[in-house]
Amino acid sequence: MTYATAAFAALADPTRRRVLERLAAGPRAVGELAAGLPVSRPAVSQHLKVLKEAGLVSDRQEGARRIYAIDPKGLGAMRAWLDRFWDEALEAFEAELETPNDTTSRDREIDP
Amino acid sequence: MTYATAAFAALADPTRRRVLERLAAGPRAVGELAAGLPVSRPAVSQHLKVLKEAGLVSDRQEGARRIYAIDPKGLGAMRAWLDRFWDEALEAFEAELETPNDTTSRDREIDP
DNA sequence: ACGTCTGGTAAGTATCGACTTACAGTAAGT
DNA sequence: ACTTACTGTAAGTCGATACTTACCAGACGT
Repeated sequence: MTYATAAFAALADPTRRRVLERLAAGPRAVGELAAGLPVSRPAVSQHLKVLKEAGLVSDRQEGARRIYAIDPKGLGAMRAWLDRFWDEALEAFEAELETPNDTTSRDREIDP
Repeated sequence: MTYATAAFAALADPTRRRVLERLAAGPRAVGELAAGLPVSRPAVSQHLKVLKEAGLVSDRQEGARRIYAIDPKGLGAMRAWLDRFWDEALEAFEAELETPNDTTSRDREIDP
C-alpha cells in the first residue's frame, strides 16, 4: 500500500515512464538510458532514485557502471491496489443497478 | 494509452485517490464527498474535473445536485497499460536469466 | 600515479499544481 | 419573485518538483 502510493506518484511523470519502458526491454546503465532521452544524465539519475524508492527498479554495481533493472515488487503492489479497487467499484456498480431509486446513496454513512 | 497517461497523473494525488475510494462505495454528490475530506468543496470540484478528464469518473445532473460515479473506462486503460508493461518486463526478465553474461545489454540498440 | 570513464549529489531556477476565498449561475421551495 | 441549496469557475498564493550546471568520488587502463 505504501509502495503502491509511491509507485503511482513515480509513474505520474512522463519521463519516468519512458525510463521504465526502456528498462522493460532489459537492464541498462545510467548513461545508456540518458542517451535516448531528451533530459540530462543527472536528471535520469534523480528519476532512477525516485523509481528505486518506489520499489519499481533495482540497481547493481558492475565495475564503474551501475546497472538498473525492473523490480517486480512495486509493480505488484500497484496491481494489487488496482485489482482491489477495481473489484470494489464493480461490486458497487452492480449494486447500484439493482436499486436505481437510490442513486444518490443519501442514506449511506459519509464516514466509515 | 492517452487515457492511461492521464489516469496515472490523476492517481498520483492522495486526495484524488481518497475521492475515488469513496466513490467506489457508490455514487455521491460533491458536497457529500467534500464533507468527509480535509479540503474545501471547490478543491473537490477541481479534483473531480481532473478525474473526469482522465476517464475515471462520470457525472450526471440530478436536480440541483451533480452526482459523480466511478467510470470503468479510465481504469481499464490503466490496467491494460500495466498488463502490457508487466508482461514485457517479465519476458525480458526471463530472457536475461538465460543469458547472464549479457547483463549490460551492451549490444542492443539504444533507440528503437 | 595519472588521466579517463562513469555516476551520484549540491545548489539554484522555474514551472506546475493543490489549495484557499470570492464570485456567479442554476434548480427547487415558499 | 425571493430565498435557499448546490456546484462550477476565477484569481491568487505557496509548496513541490523536474530540470539545469558544477562539482566530487570511485573504478579501470596506460
